Amino acid sequence: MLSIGTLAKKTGTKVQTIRYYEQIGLLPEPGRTEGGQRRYGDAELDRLSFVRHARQLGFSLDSIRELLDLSERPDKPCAEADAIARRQLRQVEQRLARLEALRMELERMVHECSGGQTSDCRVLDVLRDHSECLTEHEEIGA
Amino acid sequence: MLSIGTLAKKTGTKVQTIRYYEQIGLLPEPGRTEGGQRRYGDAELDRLSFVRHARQLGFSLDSIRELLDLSERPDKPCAEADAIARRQLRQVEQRLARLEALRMELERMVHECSGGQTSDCRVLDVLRDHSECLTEHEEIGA
DNA sequence: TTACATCCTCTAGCTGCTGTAGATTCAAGC
DNA sequence: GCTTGAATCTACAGCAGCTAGAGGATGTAA
Repeated sequence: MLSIGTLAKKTGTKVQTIRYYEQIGLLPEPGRTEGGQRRYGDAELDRLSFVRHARQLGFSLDSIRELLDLSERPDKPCAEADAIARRQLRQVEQRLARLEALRMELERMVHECSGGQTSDCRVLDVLRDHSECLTEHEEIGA
Repeated sequence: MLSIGTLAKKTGTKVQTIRYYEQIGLLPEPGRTEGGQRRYGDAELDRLSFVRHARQLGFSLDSIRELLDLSERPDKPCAEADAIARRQLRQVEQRLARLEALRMELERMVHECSGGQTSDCRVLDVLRDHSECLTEHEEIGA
């Protein structure tokens, strides 16, 4: 039986994060010692590893919830899990495209900067005037 | 003089977001009508456009605060603004690299999925077992 | 004047955690 | 058995960067 701290180390998770996952129902309530401390077995270790790995791949907690449900029904067709992964892939591809546009714009800003005074800083110019941009990059965020 | 709604439309910002920016000190408190409604002039329009554009390029609100300060001191050397932009560029490049690794992993998961039953779903397999991954992708998030 | 769109303040919520405070429990060494 | 110090407990607050809603006041056009 593992303490929460040991489980945390084994999965590369913070202790508080494990308690948070329990709180939102992503992990089941574990058994407790007489004194009230959580004790975990292998099933919980596997489940938390799954969650962490999916998080590293950028899945949202909601998607992970779905994937966990699916992984507990081995008889179901795989199409749903596949659809979730494809959705995630599409999101990642969109973010990549947006980020690439941002990268180009930032690189241009930085390269055009002559290193003079703020009054003719290209960085500030471009920020002031969107029409100087080559790309659209309308979306904010990651 | 513009109402907050008109300013919002012109800059592609939500009304609440403008009030939020004012609250955190990113925009100055504007003048008001007798009845207490906000009224904006061209200076505020420019400033908000600057903020929105920088947000679209992924700058944090803190970075934007710095950039705004700099843009109000035309005599200062441009190096600081340049440094902020370079920092942002580096962050974008790092995120791009991480995302590209994720994209490859997701693509592999999805392509290996045979469309059978959940019990032999490659998507779920890979999530269960990190050792199946080709890349490391240790970092979570954007 | 009368609608009704827009505005006001205030508060709470979102995602996915992270950090703190103050009290309790566990495990190892003596 | 006792002490000590690390680990754990609960509860709550906070982060970024907004977004949404309630409940009421204001502005404007017909």
